[in-house]
Amino acid sequence: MRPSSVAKRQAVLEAAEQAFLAAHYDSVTMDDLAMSSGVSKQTVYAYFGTKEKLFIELVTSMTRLAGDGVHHVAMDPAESSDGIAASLESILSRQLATVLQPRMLQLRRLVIGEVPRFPELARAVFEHGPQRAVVALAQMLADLDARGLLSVPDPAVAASQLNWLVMGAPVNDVMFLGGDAIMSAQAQRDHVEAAVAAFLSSVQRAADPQTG
Amino acid sequence: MRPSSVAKRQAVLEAAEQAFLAAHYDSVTMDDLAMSSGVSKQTVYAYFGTKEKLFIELVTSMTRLAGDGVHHVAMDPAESSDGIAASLESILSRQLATVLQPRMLQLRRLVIGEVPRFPELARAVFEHGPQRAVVALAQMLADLDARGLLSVPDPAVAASQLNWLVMGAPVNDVMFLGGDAIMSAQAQRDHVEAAVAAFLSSVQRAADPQTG
DNA sequence: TAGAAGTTAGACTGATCGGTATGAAGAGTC
DNA sequence: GACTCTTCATACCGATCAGTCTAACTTCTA
Repeated sequence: MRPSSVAKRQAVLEAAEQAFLAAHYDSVTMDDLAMSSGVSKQTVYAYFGTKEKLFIELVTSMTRLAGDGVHHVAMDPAESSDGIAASLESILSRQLATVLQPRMLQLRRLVIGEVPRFPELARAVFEHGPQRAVVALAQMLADLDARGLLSVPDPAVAASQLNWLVMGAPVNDVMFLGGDAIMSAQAQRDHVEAAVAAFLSSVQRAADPQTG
Repeated sequence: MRPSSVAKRQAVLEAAEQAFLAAHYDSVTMDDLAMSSGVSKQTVYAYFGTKEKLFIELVTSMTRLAGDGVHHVAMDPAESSDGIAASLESILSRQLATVLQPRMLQLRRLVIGEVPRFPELARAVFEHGPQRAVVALAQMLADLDARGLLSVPDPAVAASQLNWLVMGAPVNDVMFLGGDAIMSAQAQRDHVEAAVAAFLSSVQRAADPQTG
């Protein structure tokens, strides 16, 4: 494939991203796409075949990129009990900031809205995105439990709880209210701090001696 | 308005509910609606004017009905500290069951997907639904705090946390995975129990003597 | 420089759909 | 039974849109 062709293909994907994220699948026309990407309609079809295929490729590629950002949330292995709160806050803040990127929020809204039309696509996005983040959290909590720093008998449940303590309100607000409802960076910090504090009180070793 | 007219109008709304909840705004045609409600297209237009108006009326009426169910979550005033967990579980279980009704989940998905097209409608749904439930929780928690049964310095924050501990995972799963992912009644009970337990550990009076 | 591959603009097809128009048939009221 | 309001089926209009076709133009390559 020629370099110029790669560039054109990419231009179409970028135009498609902007167009689809701004509204719905139906509201985007292939003519719009061709025009705004500076490419002929024929070329769009030459690369992507159909509108559906283009949409699926766009969403999966966006998901792949975003999922890579959430990887490796390993905790400092020398972490003391004192620093756990700070470390959790740091990790969760990063995850929250990732999820609250306008692109990611719009992608979420778009995919949710298209669940009836593209159910497998929505499942793929879910597994590569939200679910992956929770699984990573669970692994980290299991590790903290194994090292005796926290009491986390069921890491999967605890991870989901921590995740939703942090993500629930901010994400849901934007889903209904649109991009103007995105939290400021300072509000995100405060929010994560409160969430982590609440979470830690439920997994602290000393506070809950009801073993067995 | 004749009784038969009321019935026809209602039939259109019911057909519209089924059709819109099953997919998207765009995927529903006015001809479909007329046919499946056993009414002529002209009659549909006579009652609702345009497709947009019909959609808005449908969504707002569904929201009004659902919002009324979440009202009055007053707690037993004679509640002892012992029974708080059980009472919270009962209240949250009812809220979760309400939110996890297929109709409500489909409505949520539909409205979220149509945020770019009907932003004010989404805001109205949000304020009458999810937000109202959290406000009611906050009032209840403030009351428990005032009675010295819990330590809830910021009821709004705590209510949001409790709400998302309970609602986050179940609702989000269905948003991405569709109606097949709805929790069983037993799973809902277990889930609420774990969420309430985690929440209570963060608002228990005795456990946290850091006053001032 | 000739041919192949890539790309273009623009017309076109076929289908869908929101909304309107028509003109007649039911159903209630006096 | 005349009059009115409601409802009906059906055809129609205008616009939109995914996808195809054509015929020419450009850009690599040999």
